[in-house]
Amino acid sequence: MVTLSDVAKKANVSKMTVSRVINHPEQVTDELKELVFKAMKELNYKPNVAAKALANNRTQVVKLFILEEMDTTEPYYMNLLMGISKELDKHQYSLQLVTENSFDMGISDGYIITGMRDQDYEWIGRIEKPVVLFGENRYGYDHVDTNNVKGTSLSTEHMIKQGYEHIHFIGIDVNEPFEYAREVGYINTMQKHGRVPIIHRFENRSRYASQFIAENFQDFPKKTGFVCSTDRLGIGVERGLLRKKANIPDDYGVIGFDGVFLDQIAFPRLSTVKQPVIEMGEACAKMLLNKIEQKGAPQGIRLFDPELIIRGSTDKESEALI
Amino acid sequence: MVTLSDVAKKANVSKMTVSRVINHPEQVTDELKELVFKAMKELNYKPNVAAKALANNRTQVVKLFILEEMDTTEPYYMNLLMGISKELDKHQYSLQLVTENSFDMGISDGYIITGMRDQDYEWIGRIEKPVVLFGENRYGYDHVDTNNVKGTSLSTEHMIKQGYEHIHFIGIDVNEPFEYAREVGYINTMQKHGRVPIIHRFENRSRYASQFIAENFQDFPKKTGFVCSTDRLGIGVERGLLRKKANIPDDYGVIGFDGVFLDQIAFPRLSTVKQPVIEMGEACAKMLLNKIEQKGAPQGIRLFDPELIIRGSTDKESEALI
DNA sequence: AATTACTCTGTTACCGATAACATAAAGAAA
DNA sequence: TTTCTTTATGTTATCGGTAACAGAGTAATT
Repeated sequence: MVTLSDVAKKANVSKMTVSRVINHPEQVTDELKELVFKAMKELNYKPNVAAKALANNRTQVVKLFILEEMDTTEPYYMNLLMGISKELDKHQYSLQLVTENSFDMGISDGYIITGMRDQDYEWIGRIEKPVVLFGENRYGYDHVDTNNVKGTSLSTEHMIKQGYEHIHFIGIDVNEPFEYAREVGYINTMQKHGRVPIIHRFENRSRYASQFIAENFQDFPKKTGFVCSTDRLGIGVERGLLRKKANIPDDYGVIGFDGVFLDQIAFPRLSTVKQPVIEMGEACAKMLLNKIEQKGAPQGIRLFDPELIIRGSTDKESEALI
Repeated sequence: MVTLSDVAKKANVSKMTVSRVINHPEQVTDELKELVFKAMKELNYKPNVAAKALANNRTQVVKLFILEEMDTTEPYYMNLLMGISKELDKHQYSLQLVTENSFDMGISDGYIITGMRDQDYEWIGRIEKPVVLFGENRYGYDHVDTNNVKGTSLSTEHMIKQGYEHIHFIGIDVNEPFEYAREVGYINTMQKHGRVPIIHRFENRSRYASQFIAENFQDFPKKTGFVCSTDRLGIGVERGLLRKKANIPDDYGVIGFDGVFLDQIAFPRLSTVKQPVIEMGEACAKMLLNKIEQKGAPQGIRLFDPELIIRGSTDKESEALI
């Protein structure tokens, strides 16, 4: 295995100089840097992460807490993971996944936490290591999220533009900021257009939405659109409509939220507000690594703009294209 | 931070003795072990992973390669990850995720590889570190998989028992051992019952299966069942049938394979052959850690029995229960 | 009783990096 | 020119463990 010393020997400098080239390049003259880089390349030097960690009193490990039940855990998180992992790899960090089953604070340089509920804030506040949340929160923690208000504004505007006369919101029955934000986006847009918002809320399962639509179908005249808080609910609404042999998208429109995997499975293919989950994962990791670097300095909030994806559940043309 | 030395001091022994208690307890007398354990507990000693890794010339990192396109990457993998991660945590290992986007062999103590295709065997053969595959393979690598033959045997038997007279197989159009195994389970069971197997194959997307069913609906008399190679195809078949206003499960039955997430989204809820993916992930990790421990000694094959889950797509009673 | 073998515990050196300090060389100020 | 800074590089000690060797004590063998 190639070590710092090997590189040092080859470049005719001391270990320390090589170390400096890596960590504090500004302290080394350009000539030496040149030499060292050349030696590193020729020997294909890869730093020893364990040694680095030991010397720096670090672990080079980040823990990801997913505080949601497994069967609710949508493919969503897979994308998040890929994003986080991609960024961590770049900085020679690795990952430990923590779920409710295997709950162990363990040891790491920092934490990314997602799916947090109110009751979790208590213990999270006691963590001494840097923490970054994935998802909005009202406690002032650094976090990364989608611009949820903008998301449902986009989808509501789209429904209006598509000519749906009555537009209902199908939301999730939880007390979480992201849900409120999505409702706000809908309500504001409705009011802007002088329309009356109507909100229904269910557990985030397609079945409930489907049932609701089927059972109350008589209350939904033609030209009704449904803005949903998740794709999962969106699929349920589609199914409820199909059960009643409704015509999508001509008479009824459905748009979801998330744009991860489920929208592909739906039929008709679901229009949705797509979150850039992979990039958001990367941003989470970056934010956390910065925070570690800066000894816990606050990093603020990073909101990502979602993207409107138009498909057959709201637009006839789009479905024809497939 | 509590170190070995702290424990040693408290227990009035040398560092080495403490280290031995952890790694080679058989070399230490019971009295001393007692003392050391007590000291460790009192001080709440947590070993320093980096130091351990450095001394052992290890990384305490395992890499997971997912060699499949992201948009095919089903929630499936999330479960696999949880399983792997759970087991790794126990042994103070952490994880690095590698995908086609961020392809870097990097440094680790071993590799878990999934979604491998024929073209990958070449470079995988050149890896010097221990490797364990997730999923059957014909190259003799150690691996963990579901008993696929048994899975489709179960589902085919179930279809027969439910009284479907014609039973078709909807498979994936790939040259992979797992697909063959699933087809074999179906074919054998059909022959055992003196029936003629019929197999159709598509890319693993619900749309294709749906289209096929809708377009060839006239060829499927009542009392036809569809044994599918994945839940994704199963959902497609259901949708095709519903499009034709067919009656599920009375006239037509559908059963999938995998039992991860998608079966919940389907309507009617999809009967399926459930793989114990989380446990399989744990098994993968265990196998790899053993292999690392044993300097690469072969570990063989570990097959998991899948479980038949009966729901509304093949059984009226089950749907009523929800 | 003396020699040998065996068990158990401690000492030393080292894994590969980095921070802190020391020193040499170059430039600025007197 | 001499002295004081400043800058660039090297030396030493250290992070927290573990393997290999050393040594003390006990048991077995003659």
